Amino acid sequence: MKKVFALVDCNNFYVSCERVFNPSLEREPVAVLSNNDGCVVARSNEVKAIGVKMGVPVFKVRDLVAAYGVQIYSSNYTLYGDMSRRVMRTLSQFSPEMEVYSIDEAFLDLSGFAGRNLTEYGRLIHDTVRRWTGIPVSVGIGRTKTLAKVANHIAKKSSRAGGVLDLTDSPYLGHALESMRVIDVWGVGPGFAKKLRNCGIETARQLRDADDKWILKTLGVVGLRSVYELRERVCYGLETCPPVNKGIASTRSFGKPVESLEQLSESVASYTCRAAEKLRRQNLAAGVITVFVMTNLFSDKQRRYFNSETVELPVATSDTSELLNYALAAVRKIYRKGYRFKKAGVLLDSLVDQHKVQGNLFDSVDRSRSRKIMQVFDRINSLMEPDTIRYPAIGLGQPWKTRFQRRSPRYTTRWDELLSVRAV
DNA sequence: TCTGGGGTCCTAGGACCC
DNA sequence: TCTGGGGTCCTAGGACCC
Repeated sequence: MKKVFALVDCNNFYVSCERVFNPSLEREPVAVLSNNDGCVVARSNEVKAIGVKMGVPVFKVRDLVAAYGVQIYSSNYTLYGDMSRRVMRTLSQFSPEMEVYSIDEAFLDLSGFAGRNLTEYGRLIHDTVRRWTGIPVSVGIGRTKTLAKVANHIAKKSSRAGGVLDLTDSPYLGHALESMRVIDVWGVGPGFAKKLRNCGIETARQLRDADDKWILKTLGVVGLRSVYELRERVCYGLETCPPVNKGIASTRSFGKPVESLEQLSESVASYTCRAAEKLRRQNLAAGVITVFVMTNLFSDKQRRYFNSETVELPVATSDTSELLNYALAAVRKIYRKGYRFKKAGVLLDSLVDQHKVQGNLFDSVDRSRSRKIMQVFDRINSLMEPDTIRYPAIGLGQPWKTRFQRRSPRYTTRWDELLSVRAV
């Protein structure tokens, strides 16, 4: 049976989340910033129209922001994560097989619906998500994931499509590919696009029709797969259960530069706690921990420094206090006086199933006891607020904490931040 | 002054082994 | 004088994604 994939993608997702709870932002220019209020990571159509590019540092567009009265918000991941769950729950009703691809996108397997009018079905999905969650989405339908992406891209831009486009067995497919720049094809980034442009390949259609051997030589097997997918040959199936993580990272920029070992250690301790929580949520244990610290690498004026330390653990663990010991020893080792640190992070690798940890003859830790302690620890923090119980190593004042100066309320997950409505 | 965070996969080259 | 070849594993770096 020939496959049919749909890609459902939330429009300007973070901005749309803000608008659901603050309708006065509708039709206003709105942008949402990355961590530490650094870069623009979500833009309303009005902001796109005035030329603010994705990922630009906000200080570089300050004039545009002022001139057009752009409303700026910090990231509110608690809110976006919760809204994402609502959207995904809604989508799951429309297909037996779904892959949650990112916080704002999901692929649906619609192969079983091939006899129906897929555009109408896409319209139903589109309208239902809007009605049930308030979030506007676009629906693209194609014979491969890459073509569903193509359809989605056009659905989002074309006013005629109205947010839904079906490109399965469509006489319009060739034209659609011709209208699409090669850089907008899923799997083609700036590096590939440059190589292609140098050889005169500008559109998705030219890429589809390129010579296999040449593609393999120039872009490798990854590039060739994308080309096959443009030709309706499925290379990427639906991944319905999320694969187990191979690594876990927790890294952050500081709200203001850190110079002392004490504060640097506090931040690393705090990132270690977060990484360890992620580890336990997936029932994993880490065999390797890496700590890195760095100054501002953009600045030419300040002295720059980057260093990292990797430690192989004698026995893989998910115990926070054990990981803290290694992390804090590592940060002491790579800390240098006299630098203004801007960022630090903790990476956990060699992850294994917590219940299949290879023991060590000289291991002196009571692991079943430590596991029980961590279970209670996580339970309390999930029932109460995060960090209700915490390790003293993460400090109290945390002056280095990442900036979120313009964050909206966490409307859907905190009683004290509920939306209030007044009837007049 | 001010530049995010968290992932995946592939490949080339070196080390090592027989 | 004549100095192999093939396989595996690991790592760093580069590409991509959101």
